[in-house]
Amino acid sequence: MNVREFKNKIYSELASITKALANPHRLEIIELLAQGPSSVEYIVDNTNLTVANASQHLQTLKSARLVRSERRGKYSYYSLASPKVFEVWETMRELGFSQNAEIGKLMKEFRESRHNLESMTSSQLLERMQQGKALLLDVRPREEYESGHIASAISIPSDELFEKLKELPKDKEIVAYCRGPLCAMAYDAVELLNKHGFKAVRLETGFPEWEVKGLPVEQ
Amino acid sequence: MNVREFKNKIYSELASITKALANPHRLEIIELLAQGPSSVEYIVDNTNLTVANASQHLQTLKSARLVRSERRGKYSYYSLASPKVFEVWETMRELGFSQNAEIGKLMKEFRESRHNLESMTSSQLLERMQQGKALLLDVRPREEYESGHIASAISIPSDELFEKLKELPKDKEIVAYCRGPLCAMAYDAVELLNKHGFKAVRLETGFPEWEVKGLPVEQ
DNA sequence: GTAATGATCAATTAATCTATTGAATGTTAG
DNA sequence: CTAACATTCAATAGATTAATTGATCATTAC
Repeated sequence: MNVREFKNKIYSELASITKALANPHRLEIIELLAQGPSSVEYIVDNTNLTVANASQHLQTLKSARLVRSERRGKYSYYSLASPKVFEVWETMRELGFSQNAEIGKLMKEFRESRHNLESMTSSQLLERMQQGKALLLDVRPREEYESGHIASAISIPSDELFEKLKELPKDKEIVAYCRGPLCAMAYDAVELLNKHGFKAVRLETGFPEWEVKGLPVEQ
Repeated sequence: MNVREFKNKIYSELASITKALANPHRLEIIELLAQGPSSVEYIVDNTNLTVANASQHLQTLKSARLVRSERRGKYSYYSLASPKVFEVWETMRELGFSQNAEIGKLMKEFRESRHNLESMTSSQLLERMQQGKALLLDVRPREEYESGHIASAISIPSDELFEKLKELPKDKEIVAYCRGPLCAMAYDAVELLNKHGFKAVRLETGFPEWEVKGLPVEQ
């Protein structure tokens, strides 16, 4: 095979995969699916999409082999075709964070609107957990917790947190995490907890970032 | 700031970076720039693009902050804005290799058309080099060698190799490398060397992959 | 200064992508 | 069997992207 012809074909194939990623809604879907398999309905509830539009974007991702689907009864469950898909998204996101001034500005504004700048790294958390000094709190929706969470984390979904405050200890440090750096749930949880006299901080990383690093998870 | 609004903005920004990558020619340009800074003319000579079209794609990459340019005299030299850009491309390429059957088929056909299946990994090379058993040969164009190469490699560009065969030793193993897994130059060099009685193998990895791993390089 | 060279710009057309709409399919509950 | 529900499909119009062409700009060589 001619070299030029080979290159044209291979770069086209690779670009077609990249194109499947090159849409804001599809990126958001990828990040949601990194939390675990989801039905179309669940995706619609967690994004700003109509059912038909979400389904269409899912078809696009599927034909690029970035996601797969499995029908169970009335529902189609979509999931990432491979952890590598999340890795690509993570690498891309990091590139955006480091190169794009507008993204930096948006993140800063967002953090500040949450009055909450303190956070903890994965390795700090591992250390604290070993010493039994911290309580790890998963504030994502129950479904996501159930399809995988950081080892020893307990689940109190964001929207149930207020009514369950009394179940939490005041003497232990509470570390809250959610879907990742673009997710607001842990920010809001920490804000609520601090307001009620708990000692809470946000974990810098979300579940998929933790999992892809090979750190301990449970199901 | 409203969470939905924040997400819409941030995913749009991230998608705009991804879009800048989502084109076969721009991927090829990224891979070329990973070898070192290049003028527009050099890019045109090494791809299948017209000057105006290459320049246009470079503007696209530039406004997404994936590349930068620097004018020196008549020439504009473009380079990757950060090693992270190459990392994103590498991660994406690996995803393609693992997920896309068509890419697997193309690679296999290509390797077979080169009658050359033997190759050496980076760690095997490091070991051989330490024992002084191997000669490392950079077969990329001189410019690329000069803007950075694997430590202790010598330069014989692909198109000068035939006339310089007599300068090479017959008793030592020759390890040839080029731009990376999609580049034909090392395949062709190994084929030529073997045909003339040398003991040659291809390094699996190209210069940018070696460099990004933090392995020893020279300039 | 003028020509040559390297690169960019602007305008155009064709191709592709996206959201919307409404209809169609498949599955379950009653 | 029928209604309700979850999802997909198909058609459309508007927006975006890409290659081409020819013109323009910037720098150097003569």
